[in-house]
Amino acid sequence: MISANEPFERRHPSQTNLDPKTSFSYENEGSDIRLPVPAEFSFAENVAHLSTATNESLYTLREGRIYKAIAVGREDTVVEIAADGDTHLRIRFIEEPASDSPTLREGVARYVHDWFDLGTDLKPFYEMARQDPLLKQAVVSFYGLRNMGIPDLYEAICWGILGQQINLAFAYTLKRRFVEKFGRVIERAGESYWLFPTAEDLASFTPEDLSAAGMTTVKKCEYLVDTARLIASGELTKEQLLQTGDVKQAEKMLVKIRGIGPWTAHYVLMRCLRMPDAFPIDDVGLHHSIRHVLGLDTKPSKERILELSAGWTQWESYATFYLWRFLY
DNA sequence: TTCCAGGTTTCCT
DNA sequence: AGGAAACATGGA
Repeated sequence: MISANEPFERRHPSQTNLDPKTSFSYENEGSDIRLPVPAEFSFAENVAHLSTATNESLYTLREGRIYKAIAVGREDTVVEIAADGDTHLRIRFIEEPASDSPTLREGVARYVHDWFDLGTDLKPFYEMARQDPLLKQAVVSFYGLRNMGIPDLYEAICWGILGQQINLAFAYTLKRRFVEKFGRVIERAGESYWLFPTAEDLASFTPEDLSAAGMTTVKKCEYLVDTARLIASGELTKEQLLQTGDVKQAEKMLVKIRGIGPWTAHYVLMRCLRMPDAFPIDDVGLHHSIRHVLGLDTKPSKERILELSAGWTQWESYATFYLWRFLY
């Protein structure tokens, strides 16, 4: 009993260079997991962000709590995530009996830690943003919001590719089709919870298979299959991207892949690799946000955005994420 | 019907 | 390296 409640502490060895924010710990309480959150954290703000997704297939919100299927290795589970006071998240396993596998429990804790970006200290960002004309309102309105990410590399790239040059509502429709055709479903208490398909799952399909399943263009289907094969074969990994050392080198690596341009590369580096200076500057949503905040008649030029973002050094991804929140 | 949407590739100088 | 055209489709 004492050992089961002992706080757990370990570090990611491969991320020490790029990611100084690597402290990670959790504790078991009964069959639940308690995950500490930083001071600059609001569960309600993050749920509010999640609730802006229309037709989302990978999580469910009910009464202010989050329900989601999570895969750890070959083990699948479904969890409920709720606030536990102001200092912790509480993760409950939606299954009987609750998991007693230490590997699964740690994997789930790590996933949630990564998903909510709990390792980042937002104090310096808020300090900078308070003086910034574009951000000062956003950081008050959305205080405690984290860059809710996409921990799985294949999922992040797919979402980038699916979302290219189409409206978000349609992008969510495509994602749902993709998930429900190629992903796995877990049933719990009469509800269905979907897991995003793995790169391995997709590597054996052809672009025509995807096209027949209702994905838009054969071109995008080619990109989705090609990327699945690259990741499944180990030719593209998160570790490789992190080891490039900086966002420019990682962007170069990603842009070599057909279907990934500068926007998708930065989107993936921001949402999945958590590079703080990833910056999808060509993003139409970002342009709309800036126009809205400054009350402009037209979208700002790239030069203007570079001027406005000059003070965001090493916080470009958080600045973008906060500005996106104005769109909903 | 037209215009736009959380772009990328290809083909040009 | 930098620019224009083709791509391709649901929503407003």
